[in-house]
Amino acid sequence: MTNIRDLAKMAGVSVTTVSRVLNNHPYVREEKRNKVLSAIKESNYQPNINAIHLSMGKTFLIGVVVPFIDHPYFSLLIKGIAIEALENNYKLVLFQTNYEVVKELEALQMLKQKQIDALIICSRISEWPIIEEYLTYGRIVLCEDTRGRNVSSTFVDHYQGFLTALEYLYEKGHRNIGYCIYRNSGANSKNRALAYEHFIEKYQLPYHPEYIITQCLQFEDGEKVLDRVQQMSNPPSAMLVTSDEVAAGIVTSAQNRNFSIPSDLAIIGFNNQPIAHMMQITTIEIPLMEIGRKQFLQAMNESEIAVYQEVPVTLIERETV
Amino acid sequence: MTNIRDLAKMAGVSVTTVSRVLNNHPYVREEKRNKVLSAIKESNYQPNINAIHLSMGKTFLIGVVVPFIDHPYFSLLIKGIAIEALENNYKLVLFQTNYEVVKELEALQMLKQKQIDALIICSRISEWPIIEEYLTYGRIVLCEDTRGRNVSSTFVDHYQGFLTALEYLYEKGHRNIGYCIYRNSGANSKNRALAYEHFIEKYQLPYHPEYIITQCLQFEDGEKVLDRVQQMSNPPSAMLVTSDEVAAGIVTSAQNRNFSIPSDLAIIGFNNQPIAHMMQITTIEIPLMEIGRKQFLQAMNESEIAVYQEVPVTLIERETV
DNA sequence: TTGTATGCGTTATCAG
DNA sequence: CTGATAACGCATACAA
Repeated sequence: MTNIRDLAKMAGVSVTTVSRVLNNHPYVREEKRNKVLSAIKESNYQPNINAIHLSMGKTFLIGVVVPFIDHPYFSLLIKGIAIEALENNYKLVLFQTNYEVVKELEALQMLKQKQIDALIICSRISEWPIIEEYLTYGRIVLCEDTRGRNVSSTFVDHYQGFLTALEYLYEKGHRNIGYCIYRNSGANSKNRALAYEHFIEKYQLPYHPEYIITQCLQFEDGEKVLDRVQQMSNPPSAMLVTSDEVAAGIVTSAQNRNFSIPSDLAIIGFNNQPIAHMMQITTIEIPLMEIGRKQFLQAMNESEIAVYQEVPVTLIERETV
Repeated sequence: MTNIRDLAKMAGVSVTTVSRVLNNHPYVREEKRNKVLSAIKESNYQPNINAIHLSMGKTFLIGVVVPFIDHPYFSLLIKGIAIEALENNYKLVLFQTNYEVVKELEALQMLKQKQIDALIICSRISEWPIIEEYLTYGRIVLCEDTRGRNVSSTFVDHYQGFLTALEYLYEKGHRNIGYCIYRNSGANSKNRALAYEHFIEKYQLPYHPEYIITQCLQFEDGEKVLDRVQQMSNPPSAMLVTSDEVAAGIVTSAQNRNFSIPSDLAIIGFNNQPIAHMMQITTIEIPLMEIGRKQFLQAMNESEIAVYQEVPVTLIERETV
């Protein structure tokens, strides 16, 4: 493999000059530039990435932390990040945490060791002090509202999203509304819970703790939800379901057991995944790919001050309400 | 950041010795080894990956080519690869091709430029001569039967898988059997087509070209399939559906239009994804995560001779036949 | 506008 | 067993 030293010899210039034309720096006489250019062509030169990385002190690697790589929600996010990364000559390092803190720490550790230039955490588990400690080692981008903290983020206004959905259901006459979610400890989940509380308070509705069902992540969890609902003596008439996957599972399960959606139970999904369109599930659209792209761009941003990007959500009316 | 030179000074030894203990090389007096070890602890030393990469001439990066990052089939494969990669200190570079040859060439190009150490192509588009040309630059691992060629692969016996499914349907009395698939140009698709032909020949069944429906990839494509089937004057009584996603779409669509599965149309899906379990879809199980892991291990294998790993498939009887 | 010299942090060679 | 020292390939401060 030829290197810049070889090129320099071939073109009769110094390595510096070669480096300059390679990186489009100014101050190179056109004539020499051309000589270098043709030497590059002739030799089929390929720069050595590792050398560049060492010299620049950067890895051009970006870490991406997700709980589950193969969940549609996160794979869409990853897709957005990957597209933007490739365009910017960055590569991805995928971390799947299964929501185990240690796994997230491994990623953080890699940031500290400069094994990655930045870290995108799509669903945070660690406490804030931990995140802030590692912030000194490199950029971290989150997927939740971080305003007030010096961490960039692209996030959805989950409070507003939830409220929109709840109000919509209220308008449609629903008074017993529940929701299912994966975990209730995350920042986004807390915003949703808050919206739910405020909503209940606003309309003076009774609070049924059993209306909140956790651990709902995948299609097959829909069945579990329906089990629970059917066992209740006073079941909700409507539910927000924080993933279209789960919503689809509920709809499917319902069909299997002659339970009618929306008359027995109205449903609003989240994300507007293809499956929601297909099954005519009313949903709150979240532009995941776009969020992924934005997150990557934020991770690249060299500036010291954090940037907060809020992306809007939209209610898409279909047939499950 | 302290480096090995600093460590050397702290421990009162040479950098070579430090390097030796760092890499567990023999021939280091226990006493010196301990000194180095404690220097490492004391300084919170973290090796510089870029320097290691440059020095070793390796990137510890592995490319993964998939047509669609967010398709369950490929995201499961990716998951398997990612898990094994992380365990071996390798990072992933994801390439999404959308089945465009240029995109695959970009990945191949990165192999040539030594920007990645190896490349796993989960669904090949380029012709063999191209692949073989790039093989000289680094290891390439495929996901199709490559026996007879000097390329490692982990693959499913799609011929047998298809045949198993077809024979099962035949036993159940079906004589008009079709199938849907994404593209018919891939190596795996060709094996499936071959099995189909042999099956038809064996039982002297009529060949209906319209029974073969292509471009079926996602959940929502199930609807299209059903449209087509319902428009046929002489529709098939059963179909193989090469992705549980699509099969699920068909089942869902069928429910929407009072079309009965399996009495109007029997269905066998592929992969045994969670959705198949949930919707009680009879399917051919393909252990995707395991395939991903095996692929990674093959990509690591330094040996010159190719390794071929065939993974078995299993028919899982459920309720769509 | 150009070139020299140095640094980046390791690993590997080879002489002791 | 140990340690100089030379790669590895590139970027860049500084000098000219």
